[in-house]
Parts: sequence; structure tokens; C-alpha cells
Amino acid sequence: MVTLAEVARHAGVSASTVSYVLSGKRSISAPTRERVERSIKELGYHPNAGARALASSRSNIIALMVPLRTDIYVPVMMEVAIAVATTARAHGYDVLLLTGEEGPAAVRRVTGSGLADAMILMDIELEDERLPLLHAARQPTVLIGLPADTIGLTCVDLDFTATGALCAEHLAALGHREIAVIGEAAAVYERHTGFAERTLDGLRAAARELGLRLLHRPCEGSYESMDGTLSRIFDERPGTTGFIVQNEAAIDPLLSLLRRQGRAVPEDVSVVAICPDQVATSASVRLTSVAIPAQEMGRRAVELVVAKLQGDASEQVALLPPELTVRASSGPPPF
Amino acid sequence: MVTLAEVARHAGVSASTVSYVLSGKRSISAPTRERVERSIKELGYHPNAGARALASSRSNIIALMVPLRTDIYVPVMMEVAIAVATTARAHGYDVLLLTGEEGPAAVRRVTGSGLADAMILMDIELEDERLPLLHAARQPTVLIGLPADTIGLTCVDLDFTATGALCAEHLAALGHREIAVIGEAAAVYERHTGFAERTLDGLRAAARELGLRLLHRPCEGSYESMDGTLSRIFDERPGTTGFIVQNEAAIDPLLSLLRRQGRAVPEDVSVVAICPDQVATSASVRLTSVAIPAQEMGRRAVELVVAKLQGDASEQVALLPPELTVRASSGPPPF
DNA sequence: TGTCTGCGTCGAAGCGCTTCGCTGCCCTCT
DNA sequence: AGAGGGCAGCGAAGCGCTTCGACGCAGACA
Repeated sequence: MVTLAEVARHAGVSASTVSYVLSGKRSISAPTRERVERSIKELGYHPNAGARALASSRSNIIALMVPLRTDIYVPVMMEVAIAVATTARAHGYDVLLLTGEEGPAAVRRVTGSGLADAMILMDIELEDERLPLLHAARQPTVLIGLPADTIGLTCVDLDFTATGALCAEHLAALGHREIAVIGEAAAVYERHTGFAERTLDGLRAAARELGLRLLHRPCEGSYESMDGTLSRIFDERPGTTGFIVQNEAAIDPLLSLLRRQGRAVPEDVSVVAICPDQVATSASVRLTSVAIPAQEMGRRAVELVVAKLQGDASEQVALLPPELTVRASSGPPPF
Repeated sequence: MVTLAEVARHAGVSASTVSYVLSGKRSISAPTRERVERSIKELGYHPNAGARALASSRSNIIALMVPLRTDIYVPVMMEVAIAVATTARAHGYDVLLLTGEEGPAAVRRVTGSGLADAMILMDIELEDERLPLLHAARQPTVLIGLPADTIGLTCVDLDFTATGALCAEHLAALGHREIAVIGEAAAVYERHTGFAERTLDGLRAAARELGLRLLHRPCEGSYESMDGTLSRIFDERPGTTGFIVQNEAAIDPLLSLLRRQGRAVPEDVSVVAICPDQVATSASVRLTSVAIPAQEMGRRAVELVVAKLQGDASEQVALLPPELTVRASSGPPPF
């Protein structure tokens, strides 16, 4: 293992000089810098992470806490995680992967041990049990998702309230009056996951204003559950002409079942999905959708956290505005 | 920040005693241990990770390198990643998330800096450019996937050769003679990803032995590409009665299109999938499938890596035997 | 010509922990 | 009763790096 001291000896300078060449925190003359850099390359020197962390009390690691649930759509999580890792690297940070399993204990462990300089938390519940710990921690933290109370917190999220409203407005503008909402699995609502409830809020507010009749049904996303849900929807509201789908897993079952029932999309019923673009464009009907900007969320979260690490007391809640893309699954209702 | 020294003072012992209480590397009398443990709790002490890493030259971190490609089925990757993180924690390790983006440079960085004690690599190509670096590194490494040459390497993977054979045997036993294989996206084959080629090898060998006619077609997994692929298959081999699907994303499109063409599953055509059980059971037809044991792979990888860290020169290549579960999508061919 | 300023470099003091060797002490065995 | 052997605990030496203060040597200024 090559150490800083060996580099210094090889270059004929002191250890501190090498350190300053590396960090750029003091000015070094060009010839010296070049000599040091050449030695670094020749010896294949890599600074020791542990020693660095100890001496500087910064680990250059950002902890990312992902849910280990399987009832939330996984590709979105993965996309966020990868965007976080990629963006973090671009800023000189590595990413530590924590699963929700440990819960609050993980937060305590990380903040206590100095393992990471900062944290990014995903899958935020409205009253998340991890939040109280964050106020005590000296690590900057960014939440991907919105809890009930955001005082003193930094959050990034898609504006799901606006997303809900946007879906409702689109269908209303086309002339639909009876809308069914295919929601997330019941468990998602039971633990008061912010995004699911906010979408519903936005949806309901817009529906009231626009005079829409809304029917919300949670759905597990399997074929069977979708089948049952769909029958009950049409039993209860035979005049339903619009569907808003929040559970990505339910999209394929829904489209299949509609087709099987002889209901054409978009001629008989319109479908609007809240899902990544990739899902919307690769379904059997190209779906009108509001995109979930997973990459953007990951990127923004890292940028906020890095800004905080540099002392910028930047913006507190970054709500990304939803964008609805009209594709082939929505049109005017039949008459 | 509470330090070990403060704990020692509070408990009235020396720092080394506290350290030994923590590590259990020397015997400590019960009363002393209890006193120290009480102090630790009272003061809320957490050992500093950097200092630990420096002093012991072990970071208790395992690096996990995941692909950032999107043409490989994401849920499997995520499941592996989560299993790795969970199992690692159970063994006292944290997980550092690296994306394939940096490529070999990431391997060099991690091994050079002592950031991690060991590495787990995913998405292995047959001639993976990261492999040469591993021989030089002193970090134990485990691959999830199988390169062409496994000499000196430790690998975990589903036995994809056997998987291919198993699928072929199942259909052959039912009486099928003309089989179409819906493969991964062409790009996956182009970069010589091990599992895709191995499956094909197993399939072809079994087909030859069993007298099956095999037609292999790569497929992107979108509706459009599946549509085109399917037409060409039936054009070329109208007598096709069996499908083996490796690309999970192609499953729903395939089932939809078959239904739309009026081909009943399993009465007219049988479908066997290679995918996680969850996918097989939530499709519109419950699929006969060989499971991809993502969790098991992640778990085994960690266990192997931990064994290596403890000096056990354990088994080298762990190929998990495939298991075929018969469900509702396969049956005898029509006559 | 003497003083001041600032740049480039060095030395040394830690950062908080692990680990090695040592010292008492008590118990056992002969 | 004396020697031998464990057990418990202590002290000190680092691990490899960052960072602060100090120092020497230019050039600038009066």
C-alpha cells in the first residue's frame, strides 16, 4: 500500500505539501505540483479513505435509505437510486445503501458513527418515525417524498397534488364526468405514504371544482385483484368513462381486462397513468401519462444535499411540477 | 461527539478495555464489562467509523457494483441489491453502491483507497474488463454471474445452462416439437452477457438431444417489437407450439398478442418463462416458469464474500440449480 | 537599505481507534 | 511453601491523513 509519506519522499517534498496538492487548499508552485503529481501516478497512490475520514471528519459518503418493500413500484426506486449514485459520484461522493429494514436505528448508526456526511431518505411516510432523529443529527438530510410537517426539513418530490389535479383536468377537458381512480395497494395508504394521499387530495379537490364524480379504489396490481376491482367499479358506476391509474403494476392488467371486456381505449374509456415515461410508451396502448421524474428526483436530492454540505442554506421544499403527455389512451367519451 | 476515551473515563477504565469490551477480542470480567456497557448506553456512544477503519484497516463495508443499464430487467437487480444489503447488515457490514458507470476505474478506486473490504460485482460479461484488476486487488471479490474463465474467481449464479435445458425438457416431455425462444434484447447478446448465452447453450444442447426444432429471436420487450417478432416467428415456423421467454419485459406483450391472435394458452401454445416467481404468478395467465432466485443469489454472494474475509477458501463457483414450477401456461400441444 | 507583505513549503500535532506487550494478581499444582 | 500459568486490565505506539502555525525568501515600498 502506497502512503502519502511515500509519495512525499519520492517527490522530495513534505507530506503536507502532497496533501495540499491533493486538496488544493493552499497554493503550490507549478513545478512542485507537477513533480508530486508525477510521483502519485508513478507509485499508483490512492488516499486511504479511513485516514481521510478520521483526519478531516468527512467521509465523502452519502447514505441512501431505500425501502425494502415490494408493494411500491420497484423500477422507480431503482432509477432514483442509480441517479443518486451517479450524481453523487459527479460531486465526489460515494453512496452507502441502507435498507429500510433497520428503520430509525440506521439513522442513529450512521449519524453516530460518522459513516456518512449526509443522508437521503426515500419512501417517506406522513408521520415518519425517522424524522425526529434528523433534527438531532448534525448530518444534512434530504427527503425524497413529503412528510406531513416539513418544518426544518429539505424535501424533493413530484408535486403529487398538482399531478392529481392535472389528470382530473385533462379528463374533464375532454368531457369525461365519471372517473375511476386505480390507486396503490391498500397497505400503501395504511402506512400513510405521502405521495399516495397527496395525489388523492389533488384529485378530489380538482374533481369537486370541475364537477367530476370520482371513485377511488386501491389495487394490488395483480391480474386477479384488477379483475375484481374493475367489475366492482362498473357495477357501482356503469357510466365510468375515465381511468386514472397510480399503481404502475395495475396498468397492464387494466388494459388487458378492458380489451377483454370489449371496451376500446380510447374510444370507450380513456386511461391516464401516473408512471415513468418508459412504462407509458411500452404498454400495449401508448398511454397518456404524467411522468414520474425519478432521475430528476435523485439528481436534485443529491444537489440539495451537496449544497447543504457546503453550507448553502438552499431552498427547503423542491416540488417538481408535473407534466402530462397526451398519447393514444385518452380522448373524448362516447355519446 | 462521544469518544471511546470519554466512555473509558466515565466507566473508570482504560481506553483499551473499552475497545476490548466492544470487540470481544480479549476476556473482560463481567462487572467491568457491565460498567462499560452502561457507560456506552448512557453517553450514547457510537464508534467512529473512520478511526476504526484506519486503526484496523478494515472498513466493514462491502462494495456492490450494479449495472446502470436499463435493458436488463430491473426488479431482479433491485432484489439482489436489497438481499445483499440485508444480508450484509446481518453480518455487520454496510454496502457501498457503485454503478457500472465508472467501470474498471471504480474497482481501482475502491481497492486502492480501502473504502471497502470486499466487492460484489453484478452484470458480468463473458470477457469482463473488470476481471483482470481483481487478481491484483487484495480485496476478496464475488461475482454474481459467470464470466468465460472462472479461474481464481468466486461466482454465484443460477445455472442458466441447466435452466435452458430444463425448459426444453419440459416442453419436449409434453410433446412439443417446434419451440420459439424469446430472448433478451439484442444488445444483451452483443456485449456477451454470460447468462443469456448460457441459457441459449443449454437450450440448444437439450433441443438437439431431444429432437426439438428451436428458433431463437432476441426481443426488446416492448409491445411493438414483440408484435413484429411474433409475426416473423409464425411466418417462419407456423407449427410453433411452444414459447420459452427469457426477457421478462416481453411476457405481458407476448400473452396479450397471443390472445389477440386467438391463440389460447395453454390449449394452442404453451409458454414457459424464466423470471422471478412474482412475475410468473401475477401475469394474466399463471406461468409455468423457472424462477430467478434473486434473493438467494444476493444472500449467497454476501455469505461467500464474508467467508473469504474470514479466510475460508470456500467453494469457488456456486451454481444454483434451477427449479421449474408447472403452472397454467403449459400443456400438451394440439393435434 | 531596511521593513513589510505574501507566497510556497515544512514540521508537528492530532483525529479516535486497535493492538501489542507488560504487569499484577489469584489460583493451582507439586 | 514456592513456582507456574491464566486472567484482567493498563499504557503506549501507531494507522495515514489534514491542518495550523511558523519560517524563509522573494519582491515592493518608503
